[in-house]
Amino acid sequence: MELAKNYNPSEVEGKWYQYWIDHKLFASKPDGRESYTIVIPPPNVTGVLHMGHMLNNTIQDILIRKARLDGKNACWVPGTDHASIATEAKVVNRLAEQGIKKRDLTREEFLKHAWDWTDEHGGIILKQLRRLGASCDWDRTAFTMDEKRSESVLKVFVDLYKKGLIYRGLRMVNWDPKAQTVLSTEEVIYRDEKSHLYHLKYYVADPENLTSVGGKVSIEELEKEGNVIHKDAKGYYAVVATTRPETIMGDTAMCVNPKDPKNQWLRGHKVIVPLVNRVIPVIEDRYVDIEFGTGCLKVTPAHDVNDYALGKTHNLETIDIFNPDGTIAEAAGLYVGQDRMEVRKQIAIDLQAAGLLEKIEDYENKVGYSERNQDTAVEPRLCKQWFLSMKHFADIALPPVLEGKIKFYPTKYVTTYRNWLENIQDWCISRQLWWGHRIPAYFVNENENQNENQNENQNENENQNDEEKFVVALTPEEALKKAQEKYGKDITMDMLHRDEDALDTWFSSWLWPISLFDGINNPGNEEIKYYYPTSDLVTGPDIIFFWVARMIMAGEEYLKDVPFRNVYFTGIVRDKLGRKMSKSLGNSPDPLGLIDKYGADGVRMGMLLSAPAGNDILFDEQLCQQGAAFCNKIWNAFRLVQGWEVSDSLAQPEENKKTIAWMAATIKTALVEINDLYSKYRLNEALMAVFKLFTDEFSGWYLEMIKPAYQAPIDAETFKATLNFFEQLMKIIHPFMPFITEELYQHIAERKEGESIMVDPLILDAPNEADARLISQYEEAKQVISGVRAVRQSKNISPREPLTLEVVEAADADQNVTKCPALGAIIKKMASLADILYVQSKSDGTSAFMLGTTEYAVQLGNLIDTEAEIQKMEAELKHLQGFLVGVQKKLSNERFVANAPAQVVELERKKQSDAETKIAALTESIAKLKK
RNA sequence: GGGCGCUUAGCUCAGCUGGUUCAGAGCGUCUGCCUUACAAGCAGAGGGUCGGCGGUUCGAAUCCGUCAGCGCCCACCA
Repeated sequence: MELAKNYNPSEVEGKWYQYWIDHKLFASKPDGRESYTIVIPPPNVTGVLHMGHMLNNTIQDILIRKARLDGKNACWVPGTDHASIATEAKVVNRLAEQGIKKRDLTREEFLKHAWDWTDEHGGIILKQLRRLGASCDWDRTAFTMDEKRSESVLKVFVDLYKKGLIYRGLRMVNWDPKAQTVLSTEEVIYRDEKSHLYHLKYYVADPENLTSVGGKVSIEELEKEGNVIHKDAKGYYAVVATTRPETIMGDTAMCVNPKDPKNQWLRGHKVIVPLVNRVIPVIEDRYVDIEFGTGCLKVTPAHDVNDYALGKTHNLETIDIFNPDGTIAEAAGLYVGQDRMEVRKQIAIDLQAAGLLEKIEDYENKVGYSERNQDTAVEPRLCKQWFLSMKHFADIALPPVLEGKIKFYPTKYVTTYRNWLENIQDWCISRQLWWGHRIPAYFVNENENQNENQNENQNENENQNDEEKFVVALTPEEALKKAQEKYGKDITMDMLHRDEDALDTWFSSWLWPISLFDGINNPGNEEIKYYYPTSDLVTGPDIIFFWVARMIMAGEEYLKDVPFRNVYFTGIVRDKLGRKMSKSLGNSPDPLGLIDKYGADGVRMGMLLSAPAGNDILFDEQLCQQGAAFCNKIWNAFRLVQGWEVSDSLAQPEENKKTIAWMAATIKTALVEINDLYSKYRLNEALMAVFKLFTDEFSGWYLEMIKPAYQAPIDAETFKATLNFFEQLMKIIHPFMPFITEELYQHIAERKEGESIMVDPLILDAPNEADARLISQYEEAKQVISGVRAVRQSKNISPREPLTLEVVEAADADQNVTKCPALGAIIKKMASLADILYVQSKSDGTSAFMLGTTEYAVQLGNLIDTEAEIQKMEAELKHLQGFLVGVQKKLSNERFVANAPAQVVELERKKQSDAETKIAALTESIAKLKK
């Protein structure tokens, strides 16, 4: 069959993917083989493929395909994540476009829209992965909110509540005013932001008493003792520096450090909140930093974590001045209904006008944003939520990683992991969202009129229901039973109301390696026993806390074993200038467009070439081009072999026999190296080794060595061996480039329907000493060939012009490669030599080069430029002499000879004698040329 | 403010517990070839005082200290 001159991926890729699917070659069932399992980091169900996914899934596919070729039962389980907050936000936005507000819908109506959206967009990303060649067991495709996974989540919630590890508590939490839900501490990302430090005047409410404190009689006396007292026409005042002037309506105290000499005069007094005109006490706490600003701190217990703690210690009133959407609440009294960020600007103006603003300084501070919604600042907010207490989980999740039961690649993340676990905070697991797993908790409402929806009254509810009554149960029936046991027989179903909130997305993701094999609902089943622990996890370091750590926790809690053995952390995909890929920069290529352009194999290679293990990858489209070029190279190498006329009657030449032995040794040796690189997850280096094996050793040397003369046939033995090598090489390349390798595998021999390279293991013997000798012999031969070629190049002699090579006989002349008949023939062929002569001293008109201590001279007749030859040799001589001096200096150093290992000293001696030999030869040659 | 990591050819990176002929790879660059598999190719060449300084050692890209620059993570100083 005639093959096209160039490889065309589009004609090949779809065909083989369908073939693999049709023959269920990705499917895995438990059997007697060793299992190799990867669970996919589930992408957002409504997401689309981006470059990060491309990298991540390419790596997973390589590992899975490699395991298959190693004869393991490889299982890659795909699925998607419901991505609670992200998906809900998308649905809310879409509804908003249609003029529908979420609050106008019932929970059921909203969920209907969300499911519609999911059905419409869900799984697109998984379809896209197929283009990449991802060999997932698609029959196992799961969704974090499908029936089995949901059931698992609820069971775990009930179980952990029963164990006392889940509790409900009133805490200062992070509130996202846009999504209107709480977030976990991990979901808040802090950014440096240029802002302002507003210096506000808090007038002393009782100025007449100032001098009475501590028996001091005058302001002067106070100042003498170090007090810094501010006064203007309106009276005495303290200065408070704040970045958030809009929160003054919630101030319930001012705080100074009792040790602060500047502010002694304020102790025991009261001050007036500017604009608000509320009188608040001055409290004292060592927490306040004397050096910061004026040392006076405004205390707003409802809106700052530290202030909340102060409020608790000092029994302060808490005034919540924000509505859930970030607008100012009734309780503030001022600016009601306006957005807090607007108020910040306005209040500065108003304070200024009222003479209450001393100054505004530029200031840089950290502001927290929602990880999912990076344009809205997160607010600290006091509310009642569900928490998972983490101490226990940290205790069980730390040892496996520290003890190496789970290995991280790169290892540096072990430190990150440990630091986090050692300073862990409880995990806020409830979210004020509908899209997600609804919390299986039931509140007992004794008065019917309690509202169903979360709304602005929530704050009041929270403050009231300190003694809320609830039970946790899988079903309403169970809940009723529990409620009756706990709160009395007269409780009825009507009085039970299920918690409106949903669980954090990660509360389902952390079960993923277990729930995929139904290990929660159906403990000890065949699949969980076979596939768990999974082998490798491939993910980004950004979710080490969100996901990796928590999976380890869940694994240890529910299966008393790790969820995976190795974690490979990929880097972030950046553009070639090192910038993060983003829509706004427009530097993120469309993955499918790339595949159209370069083929999946080309793109996979391009991704990997730029991805040193553990580093960020600087993606350059040009590398995909390189990948595509490699495919073309493979394709054409096959075209060459396939086009040969094979002769059964032709005897196999000795040199082919030897070259075949060398190629076999080379492949075996390379495979050892490649396997080693795989085991260290240095996949880009493995690919590079594969690339060089095929391009240099096989195509550049082997094929050229055995290639028959133009239109001459090849002997059957050599042909067969070559096809065999080709097949081996296809298997070695296959994990990286699945499509082209399958295509050629099918061409190499007649295959039965359903046969595939994917499942045809490659197992080779380890290379032995004879292999190593063969390889070094060929290395030497290659150097001779290259040496001759270099001479040609420098003299502008055509590659085909036959030349004669002289080998200057040295002491070990018998060992010279050219004397081996087979290698001699190969060198002649590859270097286009007419003859190889052995001489005692080289003849006139030659250009020489040295390999080791042997001198090779190419006869050039009158093409020789004696002057240039002399110059070249003298340069080398000078270099050698310098080198010799260095070695001699080393050897004459007694301490070196005495202290260095014998081996090393021996080596130096060899260097010395070799250098001396070479110098002698060169000197002689130069002398001869000069004559 | 703590912690971790990085700095080696024009670019991206290897170089393990210090010593295998003055440091390697891929890409890029330069030169020569449309050689009958591939110009998406072949052959050849050039290119680095291993961030600076100091130390340990017979010997340092490799170990220690220090300085500088870059990056990441964590942390409630308003």
